[in-house]
Order: sequence, then C-alpha cells, then structure tokens
Amino acid sequence: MKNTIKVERAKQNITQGELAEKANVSRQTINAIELGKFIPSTLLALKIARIFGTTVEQLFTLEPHDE
Amino acid sequence: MKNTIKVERAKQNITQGELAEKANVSRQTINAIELGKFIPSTLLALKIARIFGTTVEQLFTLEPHDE
DNA sequence: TCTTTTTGTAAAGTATACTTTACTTTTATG
DNA sequence: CATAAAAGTAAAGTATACTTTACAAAAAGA
Repeated sequence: MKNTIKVERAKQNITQGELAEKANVSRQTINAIELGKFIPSTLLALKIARIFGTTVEQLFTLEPHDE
Repeated sequence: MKNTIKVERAKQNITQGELAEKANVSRQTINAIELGKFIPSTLLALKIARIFGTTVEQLFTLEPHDE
C-alpha cells in the first residue's frame, strides 16, 4: 500500500511535525507512515484525510500485492 | 468511530464469514469490527470498502469524541 | 559557511489489531 | 418444535501500530 501524504504536505506546506500535532500522534508515526514502514489505523487515516480535505482512498491506495 | 458494515452486509446479503473470507481475515475480526470492539487497519478498511463498492468514509465515520 | 529546521533512524516499551480454538446464544428454516 | 446456520463471546497468543527518547543526516535559510 502506498500513500501520498508527503505530496499533500507539500501542497499545504506543512511539516511532519505539524501534521503530527494536528492528528494527535507523534512525528515519528507520521514519518513511518509516510515511508511505508507501517499502515495506520482507520481512525488515523480518516483524521489525516480530513486534515488535508481529501479522502482515505485518495490518500492511500492498495497495490496489486495487497490483493 | 462507528461503521455501517452490518448494513452493507445486509444489502449484499452476505454473512460475517463470507465477508471475512473475501477480506482474508477471520470471522471474529469482522465480528469485532462490526461491534466496535476495535478499529481495523487502513488496509482492511480499504479492502472492505472495495468489497462493498463503497468508500472508507461512507463505511467508517469519525464521531465527536474521536475529535 | 554557520545555524536552524526538518527529516530519517533506532531501540525499548505499551497498546491494540488480528488469529486460533472453542463454546454459547441467537436467528433462520424445515 | 427441531435442527442448522449465523452471530456473539472469551481467552491465549502473535503481529504490528504507536510512543518516547535520543541522535544523525539532510535540507533550508541567514
């Protein structure tokens, strides 16, 4: 699964730290998600999508091997 | 956070077991999510949304206390 | 270049998602 | 009513999301 968090951050010009604060998680959590080190919970995904004014589907996309 | 999985299952007339099979998780996982016992990963939420032909946002909604 | 900000990384700990097995209760169907 | 199917529940174990602290590397700005 891949995501476009980094791109959305660039659009809104906010740092990982700022996004983390808005989503009430640690900066390392945002960093890890952005780098694909782990997949967030649906709760966090919904929050991030809302912060960016987009949808979970636009932010996170299933890849073939996710089947 | 609440979800409408039970309603979507009713629409499509499939059991928890059938949904579990399609999503490649255990039946208990579907049951627990449906009952709000835990929040699924974004991967699983995306899979379930796709199975139902809907979106994560339509299936899972943040509640006030999720802030 | 010097300094600051941002990002990446790592390790140890905690919380929670998810599995498996198994049993009970409810709902559907003959 | 009897039987079967579906749903609910529970406990023990595993996997992984997330936190905290801390430091290094990279990027940005003066």
